[in-house]
Amino acid sequence: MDGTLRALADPTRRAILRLVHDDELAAGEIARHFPAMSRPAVSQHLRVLADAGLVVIRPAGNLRLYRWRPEGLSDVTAFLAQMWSGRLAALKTAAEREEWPARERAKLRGSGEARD
Amino acid sequence: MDGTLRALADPTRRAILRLVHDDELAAGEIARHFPAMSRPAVSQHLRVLADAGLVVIRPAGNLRLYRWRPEGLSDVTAFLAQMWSGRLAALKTAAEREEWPARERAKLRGSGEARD
DNA sequence: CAGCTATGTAAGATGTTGCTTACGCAGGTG
DNA sequence: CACCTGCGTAAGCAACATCTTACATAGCTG
Repeated sequence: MDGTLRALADPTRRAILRLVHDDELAAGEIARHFPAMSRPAVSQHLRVLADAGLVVIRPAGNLRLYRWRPEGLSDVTAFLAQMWSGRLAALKTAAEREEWPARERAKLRGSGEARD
Repeated sequence: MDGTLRALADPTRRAILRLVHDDELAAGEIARHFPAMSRPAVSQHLRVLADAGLVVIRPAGNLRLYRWRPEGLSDVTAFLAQMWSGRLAALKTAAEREEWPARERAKLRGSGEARD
């Protein structure tokens, strides 16, 4: 859980994750997508992703092929689901008990214009 | 996006987020749930959460009440959705073109026992 | 207004991250 | 076997994150 979110917190690692999302790529080929940084740096990012279970490694001859591992995201997905589901429950209870003043509920609804 | 995941990467901040998930709590009351660390430390965590848009602050007299802000998670949710949706698309294309050897597809399915 | 409470901010110590260069090693190729 | 290619690891360094203690500030309360 902790390692997963820490791994995802880095933009380079998210970019790598998108790269190996559809295709299975060799480490060097992945590194070639990041000309701004050295190849060992990318290798270290790949290690973090592998430790977090977000990618799988398949050795193929001289190469090491990386592919996205969907189950690696399961705990983050679970965390989000827990957040959202609990949220609905809280809204329901609050509405039933009418614990909040009306203007508070209105403000809460109003702030949810983006995605609620 | 970046700030959100960085904010979520810390276990203390996730705990805070769960605390203010249902109730609206004052900073001091939140800090009281973390006897192992000082009150300013919690205050700084609250700042990170607020900067990431994951909580909203409502000043009430002498207090500062914190509440979870659901929309703050929207970009993370979008990231996950993009991952999963693209994943389904990739599976579909691969299955149609039969690009992978059968044992590869079996291995992929087999590793998804946790949550797929 | 004096003083108390609740809270944020500043400064600094310490651990952690993310890079670099240099090196080691496995695996294919002549 | 000698050698090249592809990759990971080690060591070192600069930047950043996370604590601490000390201090500043806003708002009640008598």
